[in-house]
Amino acid sequence: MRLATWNVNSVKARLPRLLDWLAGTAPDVVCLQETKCPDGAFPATEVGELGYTVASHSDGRWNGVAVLSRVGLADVTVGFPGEPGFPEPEARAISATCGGLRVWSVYVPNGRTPDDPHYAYKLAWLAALRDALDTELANRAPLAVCGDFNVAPTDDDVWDPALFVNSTHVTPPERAALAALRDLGLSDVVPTPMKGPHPFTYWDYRAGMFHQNKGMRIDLVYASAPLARAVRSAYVDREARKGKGPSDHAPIVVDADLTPTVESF
DNA sequence: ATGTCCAAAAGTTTTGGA
Repeated sequence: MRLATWNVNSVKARLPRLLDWLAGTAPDVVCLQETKCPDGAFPATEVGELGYTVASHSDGRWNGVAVLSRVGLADVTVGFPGEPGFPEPEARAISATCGGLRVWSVYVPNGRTPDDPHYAYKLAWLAALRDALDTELANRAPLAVCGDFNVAPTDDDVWDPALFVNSTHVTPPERAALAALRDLGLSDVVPTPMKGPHPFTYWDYRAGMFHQNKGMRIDLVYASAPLARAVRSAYVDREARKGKGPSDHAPIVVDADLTPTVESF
């Protein structure tokens, strides 16, 4: 099983690159975030030609998440029980069962600044996600929660921690919210960087940040125990951040040998 | 230059969000 997650920053703007990347990387299951396409506008035909079935959740101009699978796509759930809104629930979570793996694609609210109402929304959203996953994990199936969490788990996950004092993405409450997810039994599948010591997944478009490797690790794969035991390797595909017209995020690719672990449960 | 990119409103430019 090859599982991937990628914040594409508009699936429409990224479509040529997405199709090339799917053909070259050949993931079995892909979680996408920030698809930014209106309901019904997901390019399902184009990805379908590469063998993928799509489940997408959209609310128009912003947000938007999707799951692509070529190993089956069943029991699709849009959002989750108790999901907070701003003020209405947004298109930030979708889950599906793909080839025996339960997969969640999540796009956690940004938070903007710690004194902004969006920050309280972010924390409430993460707390509600924790509760929903607690219920879902009770069935002990292999599960992956993939996406843009908009939180850097440690100071090593930002290029210069000193610059992030009083900023979102690194505050203790945000990191505690991630720890609460791990306390459910989810493991952080830390990918290998292709270059440098830090597996950054996001680099701002501005000021040559990618070129200088001034990035952040805010895209995460959280794996339940049966999946974590099956993981063989994981990497950040920084090649996908290069060249003309990239997303500001790079994909994470995880290879797992799921079958024996599934049978052990 | 708070530096870029995206989508949408109303357009050949501005705005909000990240």
